[in-house]
Amino acid sequence: MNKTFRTIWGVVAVIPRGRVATYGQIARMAGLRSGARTVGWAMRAVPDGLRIGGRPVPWHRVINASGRISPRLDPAGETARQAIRLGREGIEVSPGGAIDLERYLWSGVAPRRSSS
DNA sequence: CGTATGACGAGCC
DNA sequence: AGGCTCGCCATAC
Repeated sequence: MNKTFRTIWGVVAVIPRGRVATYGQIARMAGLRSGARTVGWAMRAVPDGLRIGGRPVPWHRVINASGRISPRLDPAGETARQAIRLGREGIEVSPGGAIDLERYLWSGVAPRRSSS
């Protein structure tokens, strides 16, 4: 298991529910010089059911800088599933597959859960 | 060990 | 406003 991947997964695991982040954004936060593509690899390599910090890695919250779900070799299957998962969190995905970054892009600051 | 590939992104045209 | 090309980096062969 790669250290780079674990770092990436660690960042992704912090994306709050109902928010999205871009590959480039994750790459920068993970401290990678410019490996947006590497983040893609990391997402593809996420073991099913992997948990970090006690929580599953929300790979579906990672989209590209264009605000769209990245098409992959199997657009019909995985991408559609990702759209559904996002919608289930209250994130609106237009029929064309567009997501409003102004609205859902994660600021990068992990929200603190008020436990008082 | 060199080459090709890909869930990206910034620049150009 | 799209669409194309090139750069980055970790894998696959």
